Amino acid sequence: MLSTKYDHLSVENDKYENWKKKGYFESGDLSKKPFCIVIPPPNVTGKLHLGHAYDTALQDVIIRYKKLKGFDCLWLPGMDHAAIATEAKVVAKLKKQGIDKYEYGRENFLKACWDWTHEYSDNIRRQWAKLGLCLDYRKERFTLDEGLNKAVTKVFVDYYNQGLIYRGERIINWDPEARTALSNEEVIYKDVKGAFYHLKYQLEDGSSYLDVATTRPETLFGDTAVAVNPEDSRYKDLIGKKVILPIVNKLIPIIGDNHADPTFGTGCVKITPAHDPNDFEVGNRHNLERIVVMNPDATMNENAIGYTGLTREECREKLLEDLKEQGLLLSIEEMTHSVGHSERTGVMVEPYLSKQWFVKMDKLAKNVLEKQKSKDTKVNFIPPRFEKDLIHWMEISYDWCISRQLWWGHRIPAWYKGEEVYVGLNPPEGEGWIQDEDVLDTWFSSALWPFSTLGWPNETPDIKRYFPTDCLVTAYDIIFFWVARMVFQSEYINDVRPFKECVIHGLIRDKEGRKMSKSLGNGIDPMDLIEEYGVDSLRYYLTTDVALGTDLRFDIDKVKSTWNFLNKLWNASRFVLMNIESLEKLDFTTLTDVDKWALTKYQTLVKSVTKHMDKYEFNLAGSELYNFIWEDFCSNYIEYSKFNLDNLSTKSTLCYILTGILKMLHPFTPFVTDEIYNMLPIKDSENIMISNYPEYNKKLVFKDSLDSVDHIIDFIKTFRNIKQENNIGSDFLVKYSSLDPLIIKVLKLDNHVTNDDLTITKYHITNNYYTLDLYYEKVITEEERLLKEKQINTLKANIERRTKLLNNSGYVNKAPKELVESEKTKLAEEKDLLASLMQE
RNA sequence: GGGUGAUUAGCUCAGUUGGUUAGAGCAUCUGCCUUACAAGCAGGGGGUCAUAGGUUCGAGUCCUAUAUCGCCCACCA
Repeated sequence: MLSTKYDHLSVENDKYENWKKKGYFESGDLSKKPFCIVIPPPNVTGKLHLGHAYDTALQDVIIRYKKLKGFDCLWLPGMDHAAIATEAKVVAKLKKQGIDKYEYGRENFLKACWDWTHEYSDNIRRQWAKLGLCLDYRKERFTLDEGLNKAVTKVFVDYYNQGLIYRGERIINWDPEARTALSNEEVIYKDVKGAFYHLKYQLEDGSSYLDVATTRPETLFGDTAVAVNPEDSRYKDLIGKKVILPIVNKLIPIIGDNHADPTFGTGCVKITPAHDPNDFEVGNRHNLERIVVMNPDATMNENAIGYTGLTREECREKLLEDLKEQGLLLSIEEMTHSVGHSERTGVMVEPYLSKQWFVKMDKLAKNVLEKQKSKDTKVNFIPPRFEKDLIHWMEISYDWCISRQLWWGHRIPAWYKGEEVYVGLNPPEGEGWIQDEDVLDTWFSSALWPFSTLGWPNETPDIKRYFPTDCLVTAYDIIFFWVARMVFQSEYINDVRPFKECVIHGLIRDKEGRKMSKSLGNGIDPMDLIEEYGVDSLRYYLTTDVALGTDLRFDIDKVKSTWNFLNKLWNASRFVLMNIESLEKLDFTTLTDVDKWALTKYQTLVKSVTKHMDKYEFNLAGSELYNFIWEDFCSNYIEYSKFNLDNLSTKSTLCYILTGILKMLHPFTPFVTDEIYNMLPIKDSENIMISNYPEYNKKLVFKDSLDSVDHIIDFIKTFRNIKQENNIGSDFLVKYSSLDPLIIKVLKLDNHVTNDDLTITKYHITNNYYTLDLYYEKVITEEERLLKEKQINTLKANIERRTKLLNNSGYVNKAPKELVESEKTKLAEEKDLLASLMQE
């Protein structure tokens, strides 16, 4: 016999291993329609957090639902080498051991990265198992495995040959900590306190000076001009003259360029082409020299004469002192401005001139915009509003800097000999070629994920069968990073979208709405929650709490209440199982009205839940299941079935509905539903995972019974309400002429029946279908009198409102007939009730 | 500056194409150990759906403004 409490630990024990062993996770049944999701590969940098649990739980719900719906599902697992993120972790780890990355050497370092990867990927797989994910492990991939490396290299070489990848000297975002270039997406802008330093740039002839304001005085060593707006009357005449660059004491020209905004600051801008993207453009227009003044670690280089070797911060400090001393620092204006920081290392990025590889985005982006115009070629976002993010990114797309000065990653397949460049799948013939030291942005390989994992560039059976994939699930914050790139890569390379649908969910925040982060210390380990409340509770809560696309404020109380729900399911199942032990087959020949009522409600539920599941409306599916199970099934049907437990059809109904409920809940709560399903006397398969999703069955819909039992329930509720409101205990008498036997049984009226006409306090209880007189000895208190008055007033107001509504010809003519009819019925009921209340 | 989302009960959120008197969980109040479940049962209280207009027989839902909060993008010499 089942224990009286739901014990998630024992329920979840061993099930995952069993599913896996039985091969339930495996794809490849060619008799079914294929359905494929590739997992967003987690970084091998650490353990999975609540966001991963959310993201993967959603996918598992989809996959399990599709499996039950008869699809051949491939959910492809894998992980991301996460170039910069992992490298940073390994560097830090080695540093702790007193090892310097550069001294350690490339080969040793890569070995350390692989060791790290193996350790962390094992850990991630254990967590996937805890979460109960139906991953087809036979297909697992890693973004840095041999096959994916081949795919990456091929794309790079093809793009190079087609002119879509080029190498050039540009201003890029430089991370001085990791000493690598970054893409724009890897830069996070934060407001920081800073200052406008007004510097005195003396005119060559000493006649006057320009007040040049800058937030970055330390870059002045790289200044090669001062720009003013050509329309700016204040400075117009100075264009072409020269100023003396402070400290450096060299002459630089005053140029006219629209980049200088006359309304901003003093209207004079120092131009540092090697350390600012705008200045770089200005420099191009005016043919200015580009002087790099920093080393890769953001210390000042030999061009910063007198300051060489200082960090940029130290340099600024010393420089300002020196400027002040020479009277060249006019003023300091405090302000906050937004400064780019590295997403990974957190340090300020340095706009830095260097030679990098870029993907030319123009053509690729246009291709996507074109494909998004048609329903059959576009990626359909759910919710649809997120399509705008994709479109926007494509419209503003700038060339993508893909080279990284790291070791952990796909090495760029380019070789150099002097000025010669060779790009190819294999190293070039001949002596003296040196391969590019750099690796590719990690997103370059993950952009190929939906097809590289299926075997591309080979025409594998998996590619043919599962690509394009059906659905991709991820959070909105990575649309730019990843979704956009998968889309343009696939649509260019394969001429087809990588996935038909893109399901976007929100981020998990703490109860106060703050992002969960290490620095705030408000993170929650999903494994702890699983231990305490069970993974089913966690999954159900995460996947049904909010509508897709909105952020989820994590609330532990809701996990607890989900546990209560599962405990309820557990006990309802206990009750059903106890009573259907002997059941051999389902028999619906002797259904009672209540059975019919339950079956009808259930059919409606199946229809509705299926609709919601198909539209990814898990929150709606979840709440409908919750309400049906708790209210209709437990509170009503089970209670009423207790009077008919010897009826075979009642047993059958209990069994039938419980089975259906389990199946519909299974995608959300796989473990507990598996446990209960196993104990059913009648099953359609050896395991719930591989059974069939409930289908709407017209033959088990009984509209008449639905209404008649609703009236019974309604009456019971009214009776209880009156009884409780009037504080009536067990000491009361009733008189009635015809009541449904069920009402008598449920309300236990048998012992209270009287045949006399009593004169004590009386309630005439009716809902227009059933009527009874309730007698009880009681003095009406003031409180109760007020209550009755309130009741009468409410009724009167309702009658007035309804009468008005029904006198409104616009309403009567235009509103649906059913609605109008029901209004009329309600009105009649209310009038009766009012009359009886007034009579007392 | 451009875009976008939110604003509904004390808290966290639902609310499908406009259609009875706006729902749930938690919290709160009252009464119950009724043999599936006290982590439960039964019943109650609590909302002028941010504000102002408009469309409509009818608006939480559609339209137009406004306010507050959030996010994304761009700019920030």
